Amino acid sequence: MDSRKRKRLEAAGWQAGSAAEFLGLSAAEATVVEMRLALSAMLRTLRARRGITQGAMAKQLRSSQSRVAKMEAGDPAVSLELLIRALLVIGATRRAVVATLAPSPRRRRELRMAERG
Amino acid sequence: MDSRKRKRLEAAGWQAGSAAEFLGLSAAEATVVEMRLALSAMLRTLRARRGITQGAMAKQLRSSQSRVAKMEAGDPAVSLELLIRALLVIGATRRAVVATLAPSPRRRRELRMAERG
DNA sequence: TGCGTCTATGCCATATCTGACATATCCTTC
DNA sequence: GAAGGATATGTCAGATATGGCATAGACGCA
Repeated sequence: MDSRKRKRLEAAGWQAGSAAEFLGLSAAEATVVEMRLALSAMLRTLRARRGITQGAMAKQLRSSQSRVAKMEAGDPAVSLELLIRALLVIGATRRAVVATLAPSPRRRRELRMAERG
Repeated sequence: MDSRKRKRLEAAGWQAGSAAEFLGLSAAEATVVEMRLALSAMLRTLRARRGITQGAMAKQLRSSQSRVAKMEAGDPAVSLELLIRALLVIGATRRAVVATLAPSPRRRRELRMAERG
């Protein structure tokens, strides 16, 4: 299995809530995956709100429809950088992008629980 | 957002000291550069606080001393992703990393001024 | 001064990311 | 269920990022 596909599986596994350790993801890597997924969800939401197609958005970004689809899918073959640039280009504020990167309420709860043991 | 306000915001984006316009950077790209620089500064600060060398840090990251130097230099050849991973690996909290990505107080002031016109 | 340690810079082979294209799948609407 | 638009998936060549290495500079100390 090539490494790209393996990474996609790992991403999917994490998304589904599987244990990061089992998949060999470090805490740092897992956090990056979470961030990627949060950004991609935001991208999809924002595009929907704007009422434009992936193709139209791709044009704004000087990218392609397929890449936009991958961005929204949280594909590991899309960098955080591209996701952030895309969000900013379609009008998200820096503040909103940053807020998206913060741990989700759900995640914050989990961390609190873990701290208490 | 009306177009006058937008233009004022854009104008503020290129205020004093920003080489972005000169270099032909879009607002989105300029923001990404700001983020990269903020992360690299944080990395240097945190490493200093830990009192470890670039070489030691590189080992933790399974990277090389030269790459750590580039990270801390804000070199464009270093991705946001690597910077974020690095910070998390050496012990920065996700919350702290995210806070670093937010506009600086100085930058927030500029944006506020621009909004008022 | 010379020596050791840390950091900066340049280079390279390889790995990963990118836009673009082709094609497949999903959803309406008729 | 055919047609058409939107979205998803696969692939590829070229661009960019990466780790590693070599080496140069910076700084302190004997």
